[in-house]
Amino acid sequence: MTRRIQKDVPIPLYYQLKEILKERIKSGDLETGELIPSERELGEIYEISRPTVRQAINELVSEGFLRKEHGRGTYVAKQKISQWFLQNLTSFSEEMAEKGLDFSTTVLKKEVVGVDSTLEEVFEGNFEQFYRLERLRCVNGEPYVIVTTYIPVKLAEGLIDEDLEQYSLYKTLEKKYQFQIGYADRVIEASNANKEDADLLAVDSTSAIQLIKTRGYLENDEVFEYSIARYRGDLSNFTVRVPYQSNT
Amino acid sequence: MTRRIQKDVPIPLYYQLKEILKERIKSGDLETGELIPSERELGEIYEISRPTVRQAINELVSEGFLRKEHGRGTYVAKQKISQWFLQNLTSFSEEMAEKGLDFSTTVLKKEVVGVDSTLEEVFEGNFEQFYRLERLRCVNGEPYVIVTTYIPVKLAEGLIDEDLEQYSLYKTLEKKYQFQIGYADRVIEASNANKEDADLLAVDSTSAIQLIKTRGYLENDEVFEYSIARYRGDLSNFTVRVPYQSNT
DNA sequence: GACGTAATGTCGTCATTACCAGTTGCTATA
DNA sequence: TATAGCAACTGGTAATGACGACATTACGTC
Repeated sequence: MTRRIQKDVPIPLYYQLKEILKERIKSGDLETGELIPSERELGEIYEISRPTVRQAINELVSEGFLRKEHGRGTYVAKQKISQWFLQNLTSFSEEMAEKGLDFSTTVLKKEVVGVDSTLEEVFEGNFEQFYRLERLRCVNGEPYVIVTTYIPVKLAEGLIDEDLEQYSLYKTLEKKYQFQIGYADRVIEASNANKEDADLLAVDSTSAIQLIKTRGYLENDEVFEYSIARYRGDLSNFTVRVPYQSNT
Repeated sequence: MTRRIQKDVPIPLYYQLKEILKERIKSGDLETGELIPSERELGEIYEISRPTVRQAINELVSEGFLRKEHGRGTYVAKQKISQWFLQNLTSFSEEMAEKGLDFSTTVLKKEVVGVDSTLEEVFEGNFEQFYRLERLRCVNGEPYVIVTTYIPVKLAEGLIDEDLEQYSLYKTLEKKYQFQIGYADRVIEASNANKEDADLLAVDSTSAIQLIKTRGYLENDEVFEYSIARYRGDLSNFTVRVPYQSNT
């Protein structure tokens, strides 16, 4: 019954254990709040050493699957509430596909623009010309979000000719342009819609809009993207889990 | 010059190294983007073993201070942009104090209420009565956010008599009521103000409001708090850093 | 000069061993 | 009976040793 850990494949042992434990949690074999076997026991069961077990467990703890209590043991943590892209930087398409929702993307505008003061600041004056994409995304047929994206022409020459209605922007940058995407900083604001956005989103012109400004960074900390997304306030909500940091 | 690691104090070696490295980063001794000494070198310098160095470094990486590149070395990561409470669950007072801003809290209402369907769902039907606190918080004299907080009476008998204008709610729960606060789940929404809130926040009645609903959990995963905060959309913004997770 | 290769340095993985530090429950003692 | 204290768990910290995988550089060959 217990899946074995294979030592003759090039997959790290701690990683195999992680996957096994995640599987056991998802399948309900290990229930929420339940005490899991001790580190030493897991080592015996799967025939690996304790440090290896600890690496697997520590990562699962930091990912929110487990919770440790010194002297008592390790428990299966309460399942995270469905996490929006505030926790994981995945593309819109993946997010929606995972939720099993119908979605579509319409490219409203594709153009090349010069710098302005915002772009100057965001890209630290490194680039002169930018692709500016404006896209409307719908979920289940309803307008959901408008995204304006700026990407330096120098970094992705020809991007403007790609089919961005069928293929995800991030996936395209990763696969076709060999971008090594690292992380993103997001600023979240609430504001009122302007007239054009209100029309496109099919809401009243006084409606609240969830603004999310994203700076996308490569693995080497270089900014490669700046985008401004306007979500319908009445359709969107974002969740985030925050650890408590008591300062002594 | 280099601070030594003390082996005769009950502070873990890896933790001492973490503090030293953080200090060196903050002081500018180690600059952004700079390659830091290799794990083996650090081990020699501070006379500790490589696994200990690795523990310190790995935690700093997960906290965003460092960035590792396999085969190349470890770099000082670009400094995080000022992080709002979306990353660290600190209290409002601490957040503001750290920014050096003047702030004040006014308790608008203190009462005991029974369950309703929302509280039933949030607290899983575990409690009958709740303290309901309504507080207005101002920054630099300007209204900034209104917070409605629900806490089960059973968990903090007498809380209603505490001075919550001078002392932080979280700090009070921690120190006086021995709460072991674990983490929080936050849901972020944009909406329009209602009349009372608009008046209190001194904004137009059509203005956008940043809604943040928080469920506070103890270390053992029990919900101890539910709050709804309404921030002025024009004054508040929240930032969050998101790692990229490419799925193969 | 261009290219492949080897050397060397980096982080990544893993095992083994040892001891420390909280928690819990049993037991011997008062 | 009540309780202090002693195991016997748990996870936490630390050292040592070994090898693998990846990146860079220098060098030798073509």
